[in-house]
Amino acid sequence: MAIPNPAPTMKDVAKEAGVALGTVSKVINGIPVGESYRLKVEAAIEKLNYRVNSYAKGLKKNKTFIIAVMVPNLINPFFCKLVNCINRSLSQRGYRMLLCATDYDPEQEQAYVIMAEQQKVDGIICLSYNPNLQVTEGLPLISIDRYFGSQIPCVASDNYGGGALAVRKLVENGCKSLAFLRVGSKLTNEPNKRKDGFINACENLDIPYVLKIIDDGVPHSEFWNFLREHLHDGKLDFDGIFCVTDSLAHLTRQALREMGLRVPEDVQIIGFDGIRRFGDMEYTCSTIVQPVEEMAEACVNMVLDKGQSQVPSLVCLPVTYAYGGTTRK
Amino acid sequence: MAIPNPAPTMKDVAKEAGVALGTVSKVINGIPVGESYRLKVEAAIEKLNYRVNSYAKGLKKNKTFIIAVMVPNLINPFFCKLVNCINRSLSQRGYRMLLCATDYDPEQEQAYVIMAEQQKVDGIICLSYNPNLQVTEGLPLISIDRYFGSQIPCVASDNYGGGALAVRKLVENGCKSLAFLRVGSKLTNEPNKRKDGFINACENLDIPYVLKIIDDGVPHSEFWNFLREHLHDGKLDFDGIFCVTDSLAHLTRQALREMGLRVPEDVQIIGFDGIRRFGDMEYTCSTIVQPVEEMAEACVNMVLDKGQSQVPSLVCLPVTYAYGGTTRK
DNA sequence: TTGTATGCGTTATCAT
DNA sequence: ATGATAACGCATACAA
Repeated sequence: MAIPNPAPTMKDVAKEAGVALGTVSKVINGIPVGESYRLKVEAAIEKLNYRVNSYAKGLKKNKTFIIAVMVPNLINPFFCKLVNCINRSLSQRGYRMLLCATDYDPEQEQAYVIMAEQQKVDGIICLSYNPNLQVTEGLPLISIDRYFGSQIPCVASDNYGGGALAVRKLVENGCKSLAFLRVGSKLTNEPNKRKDGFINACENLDIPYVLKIIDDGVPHSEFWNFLREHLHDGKLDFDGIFCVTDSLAHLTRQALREMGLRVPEDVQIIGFDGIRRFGDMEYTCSTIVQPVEEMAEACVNMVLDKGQSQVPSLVCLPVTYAYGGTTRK
Repeated sequence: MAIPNPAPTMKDVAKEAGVALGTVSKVINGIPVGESYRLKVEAAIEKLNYRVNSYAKGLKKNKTFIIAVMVPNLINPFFCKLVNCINRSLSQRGYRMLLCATDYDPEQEQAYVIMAEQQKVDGIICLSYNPNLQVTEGLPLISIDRYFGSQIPCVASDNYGGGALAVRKLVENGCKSLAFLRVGSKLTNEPNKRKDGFINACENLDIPYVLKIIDDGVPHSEFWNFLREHLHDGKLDFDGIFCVTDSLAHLTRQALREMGLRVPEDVQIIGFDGIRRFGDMEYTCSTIVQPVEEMAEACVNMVLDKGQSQVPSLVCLPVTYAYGGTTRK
């Protein structure tokens, strides 16, 4: 034989079983056929180790059971957890996942969308930093954390509520004065509402606060400078810090430690995301936990439903507080 | 119109451009055609926003540019980093990745292989815990960390050398007596060689050692018991510990801390994997770093090459030592 | 209930 | 160089 292993086709199965092509197709798709026929076909499938060619099927049915999932990378533990949960949800529904890591590059994001269109995936779930992503109408697309407009459903956690919750927890634990620390994209995305929730809660509770926001690319030493400016006689001007992510909280904690300040005795810190050590151990800091599993479920439900039923344009899911050693409780 | 958005086909493009179907195909595939034709076709493609249907193409060419990647989950940071690197390598070569998370379940692993066969992927890269995985011959498969036999190439880091390196580093840092701690699968996989390397180095250097190995499912309190047994008058019988993973090193460090022992002053610890905080910050402990990027490259090269050239049956890549706070240096 | 024929969107082989 | 046409493997409407 010249060709080593020409994968068997339905035609081969039909010949092997001594039945017609259509009959094989029916057996495979669970359409009732005569018992004796079914057995013969099943035996032939087993014998030849036949596998449906999903490309021929996809071509025919215009449905592929594949969803493209786009995230910046699989280094950040939050993205990992998100992808892990999305994968599970898709898997439970018989869907598969085409993974796209964009490295925060708008060009790559756009290229992946085009790829997904060619690939004829059944939908896209994306966490994009490209403010003007072009997508063909008709291809279901769900966005995470970024609102593109009423036509593109967005799933996010309750960032605003989370910001406020952090303030409440810090105040409950005795803080009298707070700081807000943020680093990252200045795109108007959902996570930026963490700041708004923070400010609103501080003002409602009559708590003095200070904000420090640095953009991407600025060195983290900026935070050190900020902290040092607010350090007088070995004491900070504030006794509680809300960091916009857990990783920033981690950096802040290290900086404070080097400055001789104790966490949580002198300063308390609350982060955001709910990252655990090694993915599933203790929280890395006291934190506002994003409901990742629920977010994944929501994305998957919506991307599969889209086109059938009307879907909301923004879904915000509730966050919770978790103790992780950087607060008094 | 009843149908909302019937994606344009090559036929539509041909009609729009006023040329024949074959000409369009040639333009798309970069086969030379007359300049004026090419321009007309390109204009039509642009106008209709035409995208090649990869299913029709895959059906025709029997090649899909998709590789299935199978790992237990995307919670464990090591798996995440691995998938991240594999994705990048594939992407650079114009391939896409179908992600399969198996949750350590042999049945799911087998199901995913069958799925991959149907999907007509061009190959599989898998980190499997199923000792007797069935794969159709002819479908290129590369295994990570687990040797299935000479027919299935396996990529791993130099686990044996890593175990020995850990011993050398501990001894260089003044350790006189060592312990080896392991938890996990008792399958005969590559990572189990870490123990062999450890033992061999200890015997070569004439260092006394003790082993503690617990299997999956046994509660971690077993380690506590082990450590307590070896604690006499506030001192351990050994002053250096090699843990088989960084996460185990983390647990051990916590346990020692609660027992009033200082790391690294009283006991030094070296882990394995090279996990960093939040994916890209400091190492979580002093550790033997796996060359994840090189492993990913090797897998991708081999899975794409397979069938063309002869590939080795086992590739071991060199590990390095990194300081991470749990050793004196 | 079973078999036959047509078409899905491409590529490739052939005349032109 | 360009255009018509036959496959690729499957599902399905239709005929038997």
